[in-house]
Amino acid sequence: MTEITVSIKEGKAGKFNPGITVAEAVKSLCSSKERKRTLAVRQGDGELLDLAASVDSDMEFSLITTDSAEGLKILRHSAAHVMAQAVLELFDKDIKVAIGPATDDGFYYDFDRDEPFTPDDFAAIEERVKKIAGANLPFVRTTMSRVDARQYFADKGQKYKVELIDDLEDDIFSLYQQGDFVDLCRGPHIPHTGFLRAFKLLRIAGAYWRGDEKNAMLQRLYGTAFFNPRELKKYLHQLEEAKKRDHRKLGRELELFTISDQVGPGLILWQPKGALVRKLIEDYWKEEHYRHGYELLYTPHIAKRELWATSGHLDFYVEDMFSPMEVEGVSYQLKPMNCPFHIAIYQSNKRSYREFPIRWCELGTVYRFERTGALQGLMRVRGFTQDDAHIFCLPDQLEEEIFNILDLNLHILQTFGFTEYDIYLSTRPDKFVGSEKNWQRSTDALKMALEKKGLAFEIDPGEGVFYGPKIDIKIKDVLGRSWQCSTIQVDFNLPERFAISYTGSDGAEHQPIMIHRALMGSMERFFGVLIEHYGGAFPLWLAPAQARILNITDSQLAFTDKVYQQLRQAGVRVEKDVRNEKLNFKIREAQLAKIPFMLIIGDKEMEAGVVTVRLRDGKNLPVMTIADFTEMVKRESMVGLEADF
RNA sequence: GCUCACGUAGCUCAGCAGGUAGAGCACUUCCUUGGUAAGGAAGAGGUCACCGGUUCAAGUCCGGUCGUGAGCUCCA
Repeated sequence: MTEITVSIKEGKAGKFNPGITVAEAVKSLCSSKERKRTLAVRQGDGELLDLAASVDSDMEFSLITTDSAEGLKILRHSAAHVMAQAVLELFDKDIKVAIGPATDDGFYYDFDRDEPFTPDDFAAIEERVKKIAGANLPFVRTTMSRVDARQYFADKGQKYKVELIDDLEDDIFSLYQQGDFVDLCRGPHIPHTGFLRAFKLLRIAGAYWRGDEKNAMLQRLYGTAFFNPRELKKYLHQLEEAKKRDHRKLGRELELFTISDQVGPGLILWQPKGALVRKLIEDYWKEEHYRHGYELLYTPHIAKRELWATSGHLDFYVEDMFSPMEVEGVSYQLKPMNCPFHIAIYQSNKRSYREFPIRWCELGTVYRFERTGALQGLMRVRGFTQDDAHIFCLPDQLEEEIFNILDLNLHILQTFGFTEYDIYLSTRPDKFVGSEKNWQRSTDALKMALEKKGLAFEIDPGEGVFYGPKIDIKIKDVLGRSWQCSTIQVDFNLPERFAISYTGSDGAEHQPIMIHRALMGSMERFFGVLIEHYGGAFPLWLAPAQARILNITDSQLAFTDKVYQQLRQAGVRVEKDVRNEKLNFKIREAQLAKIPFMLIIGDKEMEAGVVTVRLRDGKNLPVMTIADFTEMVKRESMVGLEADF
């Protein structure tokens, strides 16, 4: 028998007899510490192997260990299997199982069972999972031919598995078994269930089989797993922290916005404090756009239905639009987008190539009929204000304009403290308008601009809008959750439909290219993200109240009022709390309101004509005069400055 | 829209073998004028989301509607 060489990337190599298992090779080549942490290996060509796999020819591999992201994913995938085993054992071994993959922060498994799972079942399932984990059951891999595998699952009544097999191209299928539970699965898996030392069922939800709403609704159980209980605890703690930052909770507590049943779902009422923050954001936004060569527009909320027919919205977007209304026998409809209005303004004059690029922006409020189940706080609403803009340009200006947009986009996002993004370039969908040549040209322009800007991005095939390709930027908040706000879309549909043109240098009429873009996305969603990002403690430049004056007793009332007036005059956003309450109580309330500065005024301050400044983290600044305080607020509330207060 | 859960004072929640509602905070009034995260007392506030059914009797059981949440689908 010829020996084979097995080597570990960046490690030792050795000669073995063919048929040796990965586990044996690892045992021989690695320290016992390494061996204990190893779950699976990655072959030179990228394929993953279980420890139990046999090695028949020369191979180089790298270890996948419990401290890697990949290792965690394997654990969670295995946890899904264990959970399925537990569910079948506990309830009914004939429950049909669908799929059970790992996700970014855990895993799920979909079940088809007539009776609904209830949260009360969680404890029992968790206990059974623990029991299975404690039994150290090995994950055993076997393979079957297509025919055998199909027959095997058909015999067990597992119709979803049969469907999966029918849809896959493979000739050989692998099955994994632990205990009595057998699942169709590519693997790899943890060597045995004992690795599953920290497991938690998180929630239950419905999910369509294969994500298609025409299919059966299955019951999806979500859970998460870690290699040790400490990490699980940390994760659960993070979930708690995220809950505390929930914009719906903070929005209520800080009186930023409210949603009223009698007004309607998905319609946002901005309370004074939220409205003030919005105003600050909008002022900043307008200034930046002015600086970057944009002109501001205002357009109405409704338009004749005919306009939406011309624009194509009635063909492609009706389901997202509110129903039409009759006005003097003419049908009007609420706008779901601003673009047709901007085009109408374009058409108000004859245009020349010399005007290009035309950059028009608008904080335009649109209404979209979102399905009830999709609504969520500020993140998903039915009426929202987009920070919209449309750029009309020449074909050879396209790339530069996109580059400029990206530039402005990142600049604005950075101002709010967002420095990490996930960027996607979405290409032509199945249903599309325009020529393939145009699609190709604009997709290339988007790509070039991204590359020139040095931005890493992923291609999202087929996810473009029907009228053109787009760039989506998802921002990550402090907790690492991502939210889609920015979108940049090239459009050759609308210029065509409205037959807009410009006179070129050749004296002939040509069609301009149009770019749609929103940077913050919508004021509502962006505000929601901001609230969660800052945990409600807005930086000084955005804080609805920058300071609150707290007097100690009534004897300082006159002085307090004088300070209040003086600061207001100087443009400091200040409020006063002169209620007959103890200082402790007032401080507590100001702190909970997350106000950056508390100005404490007692007899000492009154006599010296100064204020004591307390920060929202509990620290005190040195006593200062009103003028000094004003000066400090001005200095520290520069746009985009995240002060340390 | 679909699945599951939930819907009690402005807010957070308790109530339950079905007998016609309770706490804390907030609010109002009074006492207290107190230096760095809750001083005290009294009062007011609810057709228990809405509609219908079962029952001698429903916040409590059943059905429907509306709304909210977690997801699915979809998206700024």
